Amino acid sequence: MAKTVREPRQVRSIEKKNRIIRAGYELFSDIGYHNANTALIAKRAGVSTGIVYGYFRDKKDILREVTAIYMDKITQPVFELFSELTSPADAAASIPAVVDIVLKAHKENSGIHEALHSLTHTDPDINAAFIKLEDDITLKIAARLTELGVLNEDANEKVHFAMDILQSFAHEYVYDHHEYIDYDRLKFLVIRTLTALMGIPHGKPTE
Amino acid sequence: MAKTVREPRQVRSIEKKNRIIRAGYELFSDIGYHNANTALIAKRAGVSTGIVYGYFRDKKDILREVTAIYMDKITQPVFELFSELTSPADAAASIPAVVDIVLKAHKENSGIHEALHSLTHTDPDINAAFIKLEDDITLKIAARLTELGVLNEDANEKVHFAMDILQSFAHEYVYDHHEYIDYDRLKFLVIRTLTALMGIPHGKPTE
Amino acid sequence: MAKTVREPRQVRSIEKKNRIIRAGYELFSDIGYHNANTALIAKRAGVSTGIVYGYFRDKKDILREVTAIYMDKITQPVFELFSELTSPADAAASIPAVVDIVLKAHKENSGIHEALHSLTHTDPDINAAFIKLEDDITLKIAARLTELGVLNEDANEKVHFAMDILQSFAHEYVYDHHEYIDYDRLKFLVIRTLTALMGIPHGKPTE
Amino acid sequence: MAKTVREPRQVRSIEKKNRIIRAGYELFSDIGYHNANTALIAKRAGVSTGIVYGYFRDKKDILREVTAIYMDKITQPVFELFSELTSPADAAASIPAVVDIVLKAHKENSGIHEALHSLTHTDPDINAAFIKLEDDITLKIAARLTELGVLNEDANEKVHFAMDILQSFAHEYVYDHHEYIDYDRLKFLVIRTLTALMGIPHGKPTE
DNA sequence: GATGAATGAGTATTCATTCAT
DNA sequence: TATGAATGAATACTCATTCAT
Repeated sequence: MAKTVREPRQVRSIEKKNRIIRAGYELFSDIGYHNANTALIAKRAGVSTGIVYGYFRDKKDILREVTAIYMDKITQPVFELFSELTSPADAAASIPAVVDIVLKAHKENSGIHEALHSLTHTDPDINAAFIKLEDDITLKIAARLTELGVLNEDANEKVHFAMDILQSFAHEYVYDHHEYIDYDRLKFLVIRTLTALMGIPHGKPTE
Repeated sequence: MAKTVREPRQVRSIEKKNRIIRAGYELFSDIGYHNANTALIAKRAGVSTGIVYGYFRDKKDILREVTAIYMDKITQPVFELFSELTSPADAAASIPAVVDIVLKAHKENSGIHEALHSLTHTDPDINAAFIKLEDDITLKIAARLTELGVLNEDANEKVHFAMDILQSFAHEYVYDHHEYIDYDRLKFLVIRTLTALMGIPHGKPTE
Repeated sequence: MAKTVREPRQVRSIEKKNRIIRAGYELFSDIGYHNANTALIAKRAGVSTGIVYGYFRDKKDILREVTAIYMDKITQPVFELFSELTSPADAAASIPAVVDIVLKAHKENSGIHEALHSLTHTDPDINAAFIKLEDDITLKIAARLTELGVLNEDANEKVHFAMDILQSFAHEYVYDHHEYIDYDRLKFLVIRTLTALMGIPHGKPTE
Repeated sequence: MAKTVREPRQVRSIEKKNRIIRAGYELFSDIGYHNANTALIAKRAGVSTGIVYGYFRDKKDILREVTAIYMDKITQPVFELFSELTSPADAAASIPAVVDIVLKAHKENSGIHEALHSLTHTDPDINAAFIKLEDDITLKIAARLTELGVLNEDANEKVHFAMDILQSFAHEYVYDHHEYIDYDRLKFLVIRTLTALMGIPHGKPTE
């Protein structure tokens, strides 16, 4: 007898499933995946512990859905901004805005980001989700910037690299705090670097 | 009634303590800290479970020593390279070598790196160790490059940023694999960017 | 994240909680608190080890409830008898009955008494419970006997002393067995002494 | 191969064995039998953990010797006092002194007394030792008082009862502290009661 | 005799998952 | 569908005792 997980069609059921996902999101954010036990999730969602297994195969299944939501929250604002660009000049001018958007997204989702990121090593699913996230962002934006004529060579590599830089900076900005760093200066360097990156021509470093 | 942990002085004892650390290192690398239980560590080290607590206060204590070793493995080769530089030209020319060194260190310690990094969120000690690691690297290298006349302004910010870029790239290179990325091209971009970063003058991006 | 302990409202749950308490009572009686492990308690109660922690915070919590029950078993019959007294003559005549009641209570609860008593030294909670037990008995009975006009001076001291004597005798009677002692004679001495004690006037021994 | 426990004949060995016993005595007094582990005992005695098992079969064996010493400390002063009595008047007058001696012995050995007493339930050996202690005291003193003409009937019962009363009072005095008790008054009652006890004639309480 | 490192059985507690109602 | 009581496997740590040196 294969275990059956209800696919809720009733409105009330869908609402209940969402409550569980939201509870998971909040708890994972606050105390991390391992410290958030299913009883706690059910309680916060206002449902019984048993019914959780009516909507989700197991605890990891909740994590999967939470991850999907997180991924959306992160990508949407960036995609939105890029879809509004209409010229190469626009693109160049928008870099500071992109930096701010990414920074904001990190600040608002720092808890869940950390929780998910820390599972990357032990959980192949989560790892795959993060890789897919990067794929989506990179390919979409690279295509858009190529379309706009901003990039013509190494577009994927440049966008991917830019994304790495931004993530790294955002992480630094939100979590770590080194006293000897002037974060405004660092932000300036990031913007300069990203700007330059978009214009680096093809060639070997020794050239 | 303070718990006493043997500080091994005998050669055989030191050897045994090291076996336990090595077993911890390997297990944490392979399956992560949480999945590696003390019985497993003892078994892999070829000792009894009891004696583990003769050398370590608790499981976390093993982690601490493993972390220390990891930190050393990561920093030593970089410090070595920088201590050998004698001129600004040297420094510029050494960037590809630095990239290779960091890449190599990541490749060789990928498992433990991930295991430790994933504890950063939940474990303040490990988090502090990572922050300290970054502090050490940044300040030492920034001082060295200032001394050599390579950098004169925003030295800490530039070096810290460069370090972030390198880590990010190494991580990408070792763990993720995006089919659409040409990693040689990406490496070229990284080197170019680092080279440029060392020469960015003070100023605002809007200037 | 306060640990939650079910407060059972369902009849079946209450019954189950009581089964666990009873199992604890019996096991502590038979083999003492330290030798009675939670698995054994669960097994004797016919439940899983896990559910024990659904009803009790920890092992000590079971002990607490067992102690409370023991205290009740000991005090109730004594209080009952004293509440039925109506005259000083009644009180004097009831002394043999009191002795028999205390003896009976000790016989029936000898195991748990010893188990609990042996924890008095190392466990402040249990110690406090025993002290409170003595307080309750002494103060209530002293008040009653004063009210009846049996005692008018040093009431607390006399009652407390009487209680000590009775406990001591009951202990002797139940646990120890010295061949050279005629326990009927000893019982006679105890009764005589208690009777006299109730009539000792104020004064110094040298008077 | 029967396990061999060395019976030390050398002066140095005897001295070492005594150091272990003393260490056990102190530790059992301070933190109780169960909290005093063999490593701690060896450390305090200034010997290795291994050699402890050269002189004692097991941990309980140390306890046995510690108990013997305790028994001596308790009985000696009482025996001494009684051996000095020469007349019935002497005996009557000495009651306050006996009370003080017992009180003093309890005060000075309260730690070990509690530690040993709490083992009475779970450890038959200790229990037997306590019973034997009572036997010795009762029989010796009863014989002496009969010899002196102080007691002629129910001597064993009377002395045993007196001993119980004294122990009970000493325990009360040293460990418990009830605010509502005037301990000087209680002491007076004890002395009065003991004095009376020595003179109670044979008979039934109903007579 | 003496050392102290090594052994390994023993135990309270948690929590994802199931199931009787 | 829903409940929440029940399950039981899993795990860090202690300590009396042994044994190689």
